[in-house]
Amino acid sequence: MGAGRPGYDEKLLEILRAAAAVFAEKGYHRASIRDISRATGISLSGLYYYVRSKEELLFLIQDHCFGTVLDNVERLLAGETDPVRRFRLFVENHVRFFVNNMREMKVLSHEADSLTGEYRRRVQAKKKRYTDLCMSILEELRPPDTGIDLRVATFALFGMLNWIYNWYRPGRDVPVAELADGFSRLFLQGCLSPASGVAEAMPVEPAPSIWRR
Amino acid sequence: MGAGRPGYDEKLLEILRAAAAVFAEKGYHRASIRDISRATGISLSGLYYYVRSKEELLFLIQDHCFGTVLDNVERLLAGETDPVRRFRLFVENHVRFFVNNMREMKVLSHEADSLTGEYRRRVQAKKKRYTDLCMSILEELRPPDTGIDLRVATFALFGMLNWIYNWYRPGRDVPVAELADGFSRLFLQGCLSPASGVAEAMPVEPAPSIWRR
Amino acid sequence: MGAGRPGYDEKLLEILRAAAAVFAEKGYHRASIRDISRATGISLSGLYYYVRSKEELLFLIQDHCFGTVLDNVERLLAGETDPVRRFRLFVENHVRFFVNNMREMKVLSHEADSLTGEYRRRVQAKKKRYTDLCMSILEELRPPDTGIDLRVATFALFGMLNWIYNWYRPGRDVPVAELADGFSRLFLQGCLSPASGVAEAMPVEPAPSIWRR
Amino acid sequence: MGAGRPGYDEKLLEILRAAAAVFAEKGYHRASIRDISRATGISLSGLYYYVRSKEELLFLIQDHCFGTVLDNVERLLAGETDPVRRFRLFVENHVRFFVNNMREMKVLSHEADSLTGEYRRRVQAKKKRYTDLCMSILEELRPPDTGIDLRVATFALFGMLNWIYNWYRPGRDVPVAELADGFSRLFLQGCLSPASGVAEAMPVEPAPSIWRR
DNA sequence: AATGAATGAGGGTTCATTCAT
DNA sequence: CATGAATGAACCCTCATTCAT
Repeated sequence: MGAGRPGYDEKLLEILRAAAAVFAEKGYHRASIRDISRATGISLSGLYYYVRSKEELLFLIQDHCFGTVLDNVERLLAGETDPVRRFRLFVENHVRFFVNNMREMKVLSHEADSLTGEYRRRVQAKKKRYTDLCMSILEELRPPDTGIDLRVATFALFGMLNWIYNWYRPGRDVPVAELADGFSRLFLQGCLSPASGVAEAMPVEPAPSIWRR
Repeated sequence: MGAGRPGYDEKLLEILRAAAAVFAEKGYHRASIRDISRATGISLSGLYYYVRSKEELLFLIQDHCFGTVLDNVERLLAGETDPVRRFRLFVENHVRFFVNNMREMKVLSHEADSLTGEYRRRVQAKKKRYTDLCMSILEELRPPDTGIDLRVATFALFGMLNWIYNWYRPGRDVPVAELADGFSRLFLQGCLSPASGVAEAMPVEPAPSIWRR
Repeated sequence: MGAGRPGYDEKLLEILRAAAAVFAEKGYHRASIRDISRATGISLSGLYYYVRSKEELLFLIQDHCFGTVLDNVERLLAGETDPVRRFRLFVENHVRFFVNNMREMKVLSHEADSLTGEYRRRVQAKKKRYTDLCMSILEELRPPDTGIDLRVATFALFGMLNWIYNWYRPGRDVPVAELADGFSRLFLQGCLSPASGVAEAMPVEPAPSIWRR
Repeated sequence: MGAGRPGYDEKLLEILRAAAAVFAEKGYHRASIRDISRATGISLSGLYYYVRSKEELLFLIQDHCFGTVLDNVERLLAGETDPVRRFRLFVENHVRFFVNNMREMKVLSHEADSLTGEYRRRVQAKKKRYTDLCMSILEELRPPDTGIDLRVATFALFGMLNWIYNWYRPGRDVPVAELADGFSRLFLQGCLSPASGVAEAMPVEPAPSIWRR
């Protein structure tokens, strides 16, 4: 409560922030607790006062990220009923958080499988809630005759959005607003435009293993 | 090509295949050379006859994957000049390889940053060639007034395509042809349809850090 | 002795009791001060108000145990001069304390070597006093011609008595009185009976190392 | 088979021997793998080529010890049917092994509870076989009217025998043959002599907790 | 062409202990 | 009196890699 010394929670948040940066930089498994000790200035064993294990560190980051994104999108969508506007809000919330917290979001996307047991279950529950929300928005949106599978459309959208950390460089690429705008228009037009003859099917060959001789 | 005993190259390919499976399963850093030794039946030290280091193993996999995909797409596009058909061929080649070699492609997508030095440079060169090819196809395709940034569009497409390994389950989801078709139509219509008023901009708020209190 | 709040000494005794239980359960070295903190409900650092170190904790337990047993046996033997009765009293005191304080006595027997320096010296001094007392009792008792070495007899007795914690389960095995009685008779008859021819020596072979091939 | 370089098994035995010495000296939990590395001259990680874990090291020692003692006593008793001679052989085998392998036997006695899971189960199985054998020998031996409980007698014997490592110093104490002889006579006479009036019961007081004030 | 044996470096984690408050 | 926060040292163990054979 005091403005002065940081409390337990503030210190934990600081650790999580630093850990997220380290995990984003080197990947969860390559990162060592010693790296995080260095990044925070807290001694190796001191970290264990705040956190039970390295895995809990990852869990807390992922849980906090998903929690924030979920809370925010649910607050944003609260009064809105127009499907298109709901879609726009969803995309913009996602993109904004991604760009403003790229390191954390990279950890979220990249280390989805690095958790185990109860930790994994809890994060996946939040992830499912988020995915279901997205799918329900798309469902209201979609005209019945587009011929694009809902699941395919949903994950196409997530793919677009989550790939950001692989290429987007703030300052050099288009600003966030434009990015969200671009994604939204691309996806909306892609789903809502009448199917043009321009995209008729082409023969798909067998596609052998990469390792064939 | 050899008749009787498998030659050096065949054995190497076998190792790469097994290693790709192990890397896909556990991730590059968590996987140990011992895991690969177990998976191949070759002794720990025996592997070093075929491969200089664990990193070279990853390099060979990524290089081989990119090489194959690149070779194939270049062969496919060889005679084709129609922009839309070129686009379709590109997407279909990518999707087919992804679905038919999901483990390897996961390693390709997921462990992009795990290589260092010369290895990294060589893989990134191939990756750039592939990205440039895709961008040039999109450039021919794009009508000038869509208002979607080319780089954004390109990576939106790659995001859609590369995210596959995170959700697609062969047998349970739509078949490959339909998948490629869905992606193509979504993207083409998204880029080529006249900008509808449906997607006008919305105010984007500042989006604070995930860690704010 | 104080009425209301428990005093320093009472709290210390409580700590020692809890610590003895923990040490008996997990062994001195495997037990952690945190275990004792948990067992007492006193905070980790709070324990250090009562005790200088983990080793002092062990020392206090051992010293208190030996002190009590010694005091008691000396009080019991005070007026008694008959050798056999003195022996019986010694054994019964020992057995009773063992069975009624098995956890503590296990720590006493098992962690004899875990103390160092001054702590060790002080406990060993008490142990020697106790051993000497036992030996002197046996000496008065022993008929000169039995042919059993006094030191051997003494430690045979201690072995019998101290091994209790390895097998005795109160409630399931014979009651304490019977236990003490059994030990006493076994040992007394063993020492005092005229040597029967029944136990003539047998050839003892060299007995090589366990590890020979 | 070759006389020259030591094979895998010989090296393992050497490690076990050294580890037994270290465990006997410092106790299992206080001993570190580094201590064993130092004692053997094998690098820390090198030890893990021979042994899966520190616990396996303890298991192998205990299993080997019990195995050897069991094998030997069973071979010794093979042709013998006279109860008294069987008893003598049992005691002598036990004592001889104890004195000739004091370090190992101390580990056997002292670290009985340090194993867990399957390791523990397997050692306890051998221990039970050994205890049962002893008990069956005593049963044949015991005259029906002595009034000493069989279980008490058995563990009194084991106590005497297993306590050796706490006091016996080869060279300074009586030689092994005499030691075994002393134990045998003490126990045999103790069990077989007619109950003398000398050891009539005495009142056993309640014996409060060590910690009472 | 292949392996058994070995190692240095580093991994995550626990520990007894301290000290300002 | 009692504690929350912090630490250095040590723990067991795994790793990629080497080298004589």
